[in-house]
Amino acid sequence: MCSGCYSIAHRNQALHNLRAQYQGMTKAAAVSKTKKTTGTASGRRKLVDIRKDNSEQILRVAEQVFSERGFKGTTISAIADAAELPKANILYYFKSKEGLYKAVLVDLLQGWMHHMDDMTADQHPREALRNYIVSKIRQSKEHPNASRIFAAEVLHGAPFLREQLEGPLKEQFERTCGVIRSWVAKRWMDPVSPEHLMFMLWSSTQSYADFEVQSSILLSRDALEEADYNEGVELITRVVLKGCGVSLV
Amino acid sequence: MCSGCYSIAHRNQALHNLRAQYQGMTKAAAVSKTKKTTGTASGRRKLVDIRKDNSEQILRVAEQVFSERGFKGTTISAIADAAELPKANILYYFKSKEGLYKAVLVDLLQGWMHHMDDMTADQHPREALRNYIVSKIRQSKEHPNASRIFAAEVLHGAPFLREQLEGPLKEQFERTCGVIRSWVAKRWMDPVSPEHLMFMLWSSTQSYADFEVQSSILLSRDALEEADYNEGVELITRVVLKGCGVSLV
DNA sequence: TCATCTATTGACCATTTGGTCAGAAGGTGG
DNA sequence: CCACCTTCTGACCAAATGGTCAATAGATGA
Repeated sequence: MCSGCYSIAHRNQALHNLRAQYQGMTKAAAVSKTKKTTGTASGRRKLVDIRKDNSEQILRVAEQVFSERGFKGTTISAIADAAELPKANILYYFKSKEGLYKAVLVDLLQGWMHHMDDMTADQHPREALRNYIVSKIRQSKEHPNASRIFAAEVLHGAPFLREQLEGPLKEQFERTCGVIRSWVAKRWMDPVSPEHLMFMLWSSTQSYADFEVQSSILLSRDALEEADYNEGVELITRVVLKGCGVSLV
Repeated sequence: MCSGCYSIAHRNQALHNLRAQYQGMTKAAAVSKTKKTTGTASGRRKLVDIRKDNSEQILRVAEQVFSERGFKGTTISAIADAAELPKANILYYFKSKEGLYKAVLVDLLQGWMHHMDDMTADQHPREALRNYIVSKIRQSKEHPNASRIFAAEVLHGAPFLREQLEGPLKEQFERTCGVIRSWVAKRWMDPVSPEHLMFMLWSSTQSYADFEVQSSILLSRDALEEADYNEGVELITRVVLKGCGVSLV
């Protein structure tokens, strides 16, 4: 299984280049940005730092606002206000609203696909599935906005993400399905459909981010709490492992 | 368990009244609309029919457009074009874009909550859960747009649906959790968290509507096919029943 | 038929919003 | 210190859009 082409480092580089194309930056800046110059200068700030800091600040704020209001519902002014920068400055760093949105998408897709390759054929599904569920729920808890933007994007036909889904994600998906199939072949689990099992894992774990509002209302909370996520992990792990006939030794 | 107040008939009436308040209609029309006058007159169309037909036409089209583009992304013009009516006419029937959206929401919430009360304490979870999963997946297949609008609404904090979630849905949810708890008490299934089991059922079945684009790409299809939904039912039913320790006799 | 109510619609408007631009301010390297 | 980048920003603008309105056409019921 050639997974070399999908090493984190390699993927990061690809995503970085992709992102650069959505940002408005000079060639010099595009180059210097790859240097890891994270100095928090106090007096005279370096141009390199200014660009880095502001870009990241804008991306952070944009993720928040996009997740709350969706692409169309988000105004550049809203992002500008939240980032405490003038609107024109946002458009100086990112050529357009669409460019900013795509940059946010590319950033978060990285996190979204991150844990799938942790499942390998040599692991026992007991640990592999458990770890995957834990990772996904943790991500729902710690990066709910990323999950929500992703969900909204897919919900509306993935106009900006189609390519990514058809390429990298699909390949990773098929690799992971292969892993599951190998577990089945080894009689480590029942012969279930790997594809639909993945759908079930994704949806049930992501719902703790995407539908948090609904869940917390139904559980009579202001927001989901640590214990709720743990119960989610517990329930999903139990049902999936036992339901797939994975020995719980 | 007093479920009388939640009979379909009663709930329909409540939803009908709620919907009337979002529409622009005269008192006379509001009354006459309750009469079931579905005549497809050929010569001189009755006012009652005109209003009914146009309202329903607009709601149907609006559901489609809202699901594709979201609330903010939808323009009244787009709905007007799709419904082949002038924009001003849409606003004659529904006072505002928000009013139309709420009317669509109220309509679809009905379908969304519909099947939960089919699970009762006297049934065995084997049949009850299986039927519920079948119903939910069928709904994902036959009314994907309703599901997507609902998902997008919750995703963005349920600004228009909060009340409905806190009221009717929550009560129904708690009733259903009670049913599951009674199954556990009878040793018909393992002691799992009813709340989180419901979350799992909802998310895994709804994903066949909400994430259809993603699923179909990953399955190398243009769109999900009959067989895919069936495999989904099969996988979810199997995993949930076995995973909850429900005897499959 | 006629007075009255309802339905239809083109023209219009105020606001919002994504995006541009010129010029000022600040950093860089020699 | 200077010539040259890069960054910053207020002022603008054109297009899109939700919503209004007055006038016309059609339906109703006595």
